[in-house]
Amino acid sequence: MKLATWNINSLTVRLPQVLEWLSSNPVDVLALQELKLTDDKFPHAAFKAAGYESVCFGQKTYNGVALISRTPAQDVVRNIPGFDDDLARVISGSFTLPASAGETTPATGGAVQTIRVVGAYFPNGQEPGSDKFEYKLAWLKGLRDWLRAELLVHPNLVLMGDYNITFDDADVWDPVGMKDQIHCTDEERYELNALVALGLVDAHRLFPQPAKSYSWWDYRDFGFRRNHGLRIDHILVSKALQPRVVACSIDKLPRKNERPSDHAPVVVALG
DNA sequence: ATGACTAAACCTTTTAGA
Repeated sequence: MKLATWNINSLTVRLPQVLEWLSSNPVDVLALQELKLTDDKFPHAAFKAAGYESVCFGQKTYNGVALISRTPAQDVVRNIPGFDDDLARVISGSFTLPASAGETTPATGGAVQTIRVVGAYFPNGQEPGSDKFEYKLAWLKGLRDWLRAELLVHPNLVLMGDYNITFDDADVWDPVGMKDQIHCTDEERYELNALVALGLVDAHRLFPQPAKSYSWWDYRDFGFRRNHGLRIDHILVSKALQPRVVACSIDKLPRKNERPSDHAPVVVALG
């Protein structure tokens, strides 16, 4: 089973690239961020024609998230219950999890397991000290409080999306120049680690990865060509799922397209 | 360099992204 996340920076512009990517990368669930369109404009039919179900939570101009999947999402929830938010940033759904190889023990009794997928577009935060930064920290706290309870209900949980936070200097092309800047502040990293402390693990770092692995590159100044990037798109899996994670990678190929998103997809494989 | 590039909307200029 494969899951992926991709901030596509306008689905209106990037739909052909998403469909092309899916045809080469037939994942089971793809979480999209920054749709930048309203629900009435969401191209359900185009995904259906490609063999995918879709649920969306759109918004005009900004934000907007969706889950694209082989089987229909169940028990879909939009945004963070308990955290009042005007912006469309989170969409969650449950999917059937195939039994792993050799898993025929009475423990599962052959029963179908489900996996809870939370797709999220974390706030950017703009600048430390700004109102948007305070909103980011409040949002992160709201997410954490909600996820703590969610993990009790859904032990098989994946939180993936555009986090807009780096874990540490290894995720930053210029850690000196970006010290204490947005995506790199102690406050943001505290919240990211607090999410991990709920019982999640960064799938990327479970495996050897190329040096200077990033998921976003600035459009300006030949950012991609010079690998001036940040790793801010993450897939965190719950402890219960961790033994099943067999691979995690960033697919830089779509960033080489003619009109690319500034983000690359991140893919995780579960055995 | 309060810059660069991209997308959307209040569209020849501003807002936001990261």
